[in-house]
Amino acid sequence: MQTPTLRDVAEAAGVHAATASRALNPATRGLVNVDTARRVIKVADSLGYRPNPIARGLKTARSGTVGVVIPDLTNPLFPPIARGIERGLEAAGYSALLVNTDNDSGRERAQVESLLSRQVEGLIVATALVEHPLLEELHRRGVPMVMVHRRPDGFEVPSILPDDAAGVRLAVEHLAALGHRRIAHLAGPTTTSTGVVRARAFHSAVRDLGLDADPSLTTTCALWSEESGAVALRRLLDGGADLTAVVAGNDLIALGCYDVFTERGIECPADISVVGFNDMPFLDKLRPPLTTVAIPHHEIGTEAARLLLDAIGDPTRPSRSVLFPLSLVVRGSTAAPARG
Amino acid sequence: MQTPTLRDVAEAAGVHAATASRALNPATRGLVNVDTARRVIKVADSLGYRPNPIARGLKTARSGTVGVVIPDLTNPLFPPIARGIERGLEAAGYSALLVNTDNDSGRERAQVESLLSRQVEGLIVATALVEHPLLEELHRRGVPMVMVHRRPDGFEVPSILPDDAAGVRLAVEHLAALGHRRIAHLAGPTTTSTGVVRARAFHSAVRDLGLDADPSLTTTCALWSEESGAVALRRLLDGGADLTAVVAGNDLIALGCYDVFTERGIECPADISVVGFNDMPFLDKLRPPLTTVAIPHHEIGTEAARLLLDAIGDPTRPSRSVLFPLSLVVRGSTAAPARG
DNA sequence: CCGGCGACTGCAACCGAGTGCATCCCGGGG
DNA sequence: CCCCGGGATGCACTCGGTTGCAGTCGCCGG
Repeated sequence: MQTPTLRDVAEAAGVHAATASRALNPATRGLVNVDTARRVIKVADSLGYRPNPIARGLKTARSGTVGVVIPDLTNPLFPPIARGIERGLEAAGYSALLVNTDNDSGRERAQVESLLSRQVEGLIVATALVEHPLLEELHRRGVPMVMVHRRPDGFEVPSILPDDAAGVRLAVEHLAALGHRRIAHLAGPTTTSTGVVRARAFHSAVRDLGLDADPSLTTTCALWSEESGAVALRRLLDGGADLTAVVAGNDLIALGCYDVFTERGIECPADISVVGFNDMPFLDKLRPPLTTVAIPHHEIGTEAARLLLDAIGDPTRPSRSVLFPLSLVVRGSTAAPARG
Repeated sequence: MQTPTLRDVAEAAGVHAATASRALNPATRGLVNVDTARRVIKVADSLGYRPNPIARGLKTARSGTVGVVIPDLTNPLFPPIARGIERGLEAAGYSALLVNTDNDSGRERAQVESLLSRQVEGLIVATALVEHPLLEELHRRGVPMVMVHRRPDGFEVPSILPDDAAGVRLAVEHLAALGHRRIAHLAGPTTTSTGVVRARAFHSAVRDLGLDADPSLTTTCALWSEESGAVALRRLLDGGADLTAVVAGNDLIALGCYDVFTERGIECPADISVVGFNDMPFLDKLRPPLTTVAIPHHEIGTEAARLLLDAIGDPTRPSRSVLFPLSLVVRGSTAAPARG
């Protein structure tokens, strides 16, 4: 026999399907006699009964799934978040439907439609793109959602993001403690909120700590990539910038610095120290291992799941956002400057 | 109004719901008058009608989703496969439900049950674990499935896996062409099929090319990890093995070699060349960049999707397995040996 | 002894789409 | 002129569970 249905259970227990349904559902179990309920439950799992979520969903308009929209699963940032989300959902019996958008807004729209038509009850969106339109529309349609790593502007959505500003400050403080005074910043693209926030945090940290706040020590990368990082550092160096340390917008940009170091025979950390951001995997395998700011991706994921479940449970609940503390992972790419 | 239903469309088009259903479904469209069909279709998309897959699934027992079982999404091997799978599915209108098992067979069982209860039509299993029982049971239950990166023994399931033997041969040939004759192999654990296959391939390649087939040049790692790799290489070196190159069971093991090189002041590639396996991300950032065998993960994913769709379409079709050709990515960790 | 209340349980109508079968209508052939 | 055939469409039931409502029964108080 195929998987038994509710009616099979009911029949085997000698009750009506409706009663069996109520007995099996903890929320309605109170409506049926304790003994009957017990009997039904026993029969149910002796038969190996598993309720069919499809059928249940048809009536209740609930599917037990949420959609997770990710720009690029191969970006090492996202898998830990995805796992965190799964973990956060599973306790509530929900599961996650993951989709990739490849940062293409057409694909994103299509994927989201597909999720919605599959009756996901909510969305966790981890996009870096600055495209409001789709998100805003979904928000208006009343689709419960949570944003990860990005706060939408213009409308209220619960979001959960790393405390980038505090992270940058940790990096700068670390370098300052080592004795660095002329610290450069290779900022991420200004088209991303992260890039802007980190750059701003860098400047105020430098100012607060009384370090040399020389505008010629800052430049912006066109992309979050190694090439852009290398280009940016070359630009600084060729401009004659006098620096002993670099705070990179993220790890990839820091990796670009490594390329320039090799190119020009610069020793790291002896000549220049570098701090990255994100703590990608395998950073400890580099020569030298990269000091970086670690983001608790997994926790961010579980928290996102929690927020979404809350929003699904009570759509009127005011949107609440969470800022996650970061930590500095000190490795071999930072040391005291060689010269004063 | 919420998303329109089939009945809304039917009413708006002035026909019965059944007719609308037939008109909208390409397979049954021939049963209805061409003009009626056209009209229904026009009304449907002017209303923005999207069939509800839940309802459809209830009747047809088809959900348009397949389950993808992955041991660990944070292992960089899997995300590209997952993307490939999604790509392969989307053309057919299917989507993927991803789950992590964390290599825990209890979790795996629970996750698979959850997938099954969500009416997935098939499973793509990318597990390294050697636990037949669950898989065999599913196979008996007639659940369509495809295995990735592993061939089950004992029963017939379509599987799709990289041609490890050919990959190892490429590596050995590359080293031989550079002039190496005493090549070591740090094999992966013998508990994994991959470990065994690669080791066997290594030996036959060495023999076929007439290189020094010294058994003291081979050893086995306890795990697929850097630590195990380092331990293994130390064992070889301490045993006085005379070698000029290493073929590592995978990239992590190769990374372990790097640690030993630093430890003992060995220059790579001047003193010893190393070849990895898998082409993990960011290998090109290492010092020196690691030469490795690349696996076309994405293609493997799309192919897995295709096989599964085939199996779903025709469950009686004999199981067919695919071996994927690999390629060698030559970087800086291999060079001609310093001495003969 | 009867009315009534409350605890259980059964009935039946859904949810939204798919589908076997009956029906209807129209044209053509006998 | 009638009947037959077949294309087009509608009816009604089904998938598996949920749920409002109604009915049953036992028990208590008046």
